[in-house]
Amino acid sequence: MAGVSIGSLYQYFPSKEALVAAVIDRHTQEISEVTRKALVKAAALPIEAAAREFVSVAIDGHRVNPKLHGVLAEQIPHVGRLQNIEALEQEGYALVRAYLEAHRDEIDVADLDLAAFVLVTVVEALTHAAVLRRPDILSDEKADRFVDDVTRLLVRYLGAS
Amino acid sequence: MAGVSIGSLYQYFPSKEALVAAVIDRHTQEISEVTRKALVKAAALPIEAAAREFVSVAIDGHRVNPKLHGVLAEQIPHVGRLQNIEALEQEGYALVRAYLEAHRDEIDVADLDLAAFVLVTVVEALTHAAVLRRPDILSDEKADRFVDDVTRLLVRYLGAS
DNA sequence: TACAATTATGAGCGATCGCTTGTATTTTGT
DNA sequence: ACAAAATACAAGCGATCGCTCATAATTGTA
Repeated sequence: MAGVSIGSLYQYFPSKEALVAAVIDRHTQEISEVTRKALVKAAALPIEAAAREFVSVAIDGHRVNPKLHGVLAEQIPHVGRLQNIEALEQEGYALVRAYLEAHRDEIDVADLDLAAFVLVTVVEALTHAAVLRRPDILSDEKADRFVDDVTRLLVRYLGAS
Repeated sequence: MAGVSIGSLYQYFPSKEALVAAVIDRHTQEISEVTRKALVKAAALPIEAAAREFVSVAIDGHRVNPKLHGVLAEQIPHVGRLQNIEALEQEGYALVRAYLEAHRDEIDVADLDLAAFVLVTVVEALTHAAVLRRPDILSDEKADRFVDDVTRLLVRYLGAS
């Protein structure tokens, strides 16, 4: 009926959960590809440029497949925080943490762990909400303003204003 | 078995959805009670104090019933963004927007709508994540630092540094 | 073409879902 | 004390769920 029959599906995936996991894996990997290079590149940039790159890449990541991303963001907690997502998250977290350490003397925050948490959470939440709930904010004529705003938010938070 | 039987349940609620809606309504109202006074009070405060109040009240709101809040945050998208939640969100958004307008001359952001979106999204995301996923950040000895950090984030973002 | 191996199919299985309904129990009114 | 009204209860209904398996269609080999 819808391209493949139930039976065929279960020849390739042992369970529905496995199927969903595979979909998530693919999506995660697509995001990884878009993301990783940019983040590594950002690691070598000064704070303002790195922040901007971080924001841009987060937007791009969320734009890979917004509809699927939205559905997954709803469903994943039920599946139980899939390992690959967790891993991607941890990787991003570690990169940010490492960046902060490398720029310790230019940064004015007391607790780098807390700062990493704040940065990752803020950028993820803002880009996620913008892409999925306020697409107007990312329209061609407004997107730059959004990136500018969030970049400034990050830079000033780090005390590098 | 669990306090009330299925039959009794369906004497008071026409459907499961209605039951869930009632639970959400109660939770929303509890948060409203905790929140509204503080937000109105914050409206009369200078930026730094208002920001701090905003952050504190967001934490308190998320602490009302963290476990329930977590479950609801997962389930609500499916129920279809219940009206009361939507209303509470809009109210918070409007309050922030009004505050920003009232303090227009002390604030250095280009777009007040965008700023309101950023502020609400950031505080909601940070407190939500902190309460539900990083409770260590809100331990007695660390909570103040978190509030300080986020307050500073908001204040600096608004250009009132 | 004939046969074997592989892959696709969907009717239908048991389990679980939201929900109804007949009965048992409690509360109320007299 | 008794009947009537209101409330509590859980067995079980149909519908749907994830999934299996006997069969059909396709592909590979000779």
